[in-house]
Amino acid sequence: MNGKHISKLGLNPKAAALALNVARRQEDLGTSRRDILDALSQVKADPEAYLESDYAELARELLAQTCSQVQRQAGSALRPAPLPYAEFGSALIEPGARSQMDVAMRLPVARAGALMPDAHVGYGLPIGGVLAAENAVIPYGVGVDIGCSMQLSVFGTRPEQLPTAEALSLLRRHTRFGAGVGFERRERLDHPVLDDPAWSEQPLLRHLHDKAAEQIGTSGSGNHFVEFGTFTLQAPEEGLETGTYLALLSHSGSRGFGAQVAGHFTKLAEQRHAALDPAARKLAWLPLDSDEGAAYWQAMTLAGHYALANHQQIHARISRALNEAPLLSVRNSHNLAWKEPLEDSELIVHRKGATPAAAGQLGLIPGSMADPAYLVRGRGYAPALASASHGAGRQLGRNAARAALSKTEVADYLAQRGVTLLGGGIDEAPQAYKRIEDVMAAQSDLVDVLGEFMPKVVRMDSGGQDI
DNA sequence: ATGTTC
Repeated sequence: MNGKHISKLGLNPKAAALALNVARRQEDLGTSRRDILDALSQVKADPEAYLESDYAELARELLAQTCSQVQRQAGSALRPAPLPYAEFGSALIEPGARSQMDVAMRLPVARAGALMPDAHVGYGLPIGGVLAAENAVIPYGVGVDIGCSMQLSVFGTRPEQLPTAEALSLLRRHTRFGAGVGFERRERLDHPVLDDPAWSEQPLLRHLHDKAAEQIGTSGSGNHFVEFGTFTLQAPEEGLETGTYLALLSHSGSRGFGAQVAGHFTKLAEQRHAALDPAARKLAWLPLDSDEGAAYWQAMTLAGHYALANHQQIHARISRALNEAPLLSVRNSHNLAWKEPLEDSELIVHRKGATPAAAGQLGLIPGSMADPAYLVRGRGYAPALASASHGAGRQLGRNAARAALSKTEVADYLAQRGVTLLGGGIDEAPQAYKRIEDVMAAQSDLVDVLGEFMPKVVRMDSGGQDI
């Protein structure tokens, strides 16, 4: 009797090992191979009937496995109806995003949620979705670009002191864009985040360290940008006088590193939740007190720090080239999960395309390549789980935008607003986004607007179609 | 979002 005979029974490794043990014992006692295999099949079919037999050990294990499977299945069952949640700017929110949020609020681990006015359909949790879960972290509740974030630097110079040609040249020389793109070896800058001990604590992170070192200080494709613009304060704020300033605004994330972390743990979560309702497959979670959940949390946290370091380098390069230190620097992550005290316990608050907006917290909400971005201060509005939108939100999908908009229309829009664009596809056209003014009006309980940034010279990835 | 998805 050997493993080959046993493997035909279709047992998992632990049960198969027990089956092999008992089979060998029976063989030694003179039972025929055929009788042993018949007995094993019957034990598998009805373990309860064999709890007092020679096959008891295997029967107990099979029974335990069945129970934990049933338990897992029960633990994965969706609630019959979604928990209630608030949405802001209902007229701006497409039904698909609401349906996705409804599914998220049916998860057994869900405790609270909210939908921001820039909401649109994404994988799993909608973009603009906020979800508080108990002892569970959902990789697709954070999203693919873990730690995607904004940073603003306000300089003491007046905007007209930087001519457009010079701004373009600075962006060309000191920023890099696109999938797979890193800095040339001799141009790379070091950063303490690359020495974080976490890199050596998981094989996946060890493997991704070199890529992260190559790509730090760069921006990706899609909606990532670095832009010079005019920052206006109507009243003194954060140590700055009323007035108009030259400023730099960036939108970037954790690049290939974060994307690979997201992919790895999303797959793992889906495998752990084979019994999950297909409607919620992309919302598969990892228990925070499991090894996998803890590993995701560590990797996610590192990707969040890395993304902020990324912005820091973008701004440091430009700041150095301008020979000017910023008067004010503000940044925030908008794709991440946080541990926050809520409903008398600590919950895992996922913000996927949502700006943290605790009372007093500063944040940045961009409109589009040719619309204003806003410096905001959170109001800690509880029904919104102390969050706000992370931008205007798409009103046209990428394909719809490419089909509906012409290069001329986009060029006209930019010309009217005096915006110069380097790179940027039709799918990122201002007309593909909701009106940021409408989105801001829908979240006046969530944030106060402190200042307005108007883009002037914008760099994005070229994508397939340059305007 | 990412360099091409076991």
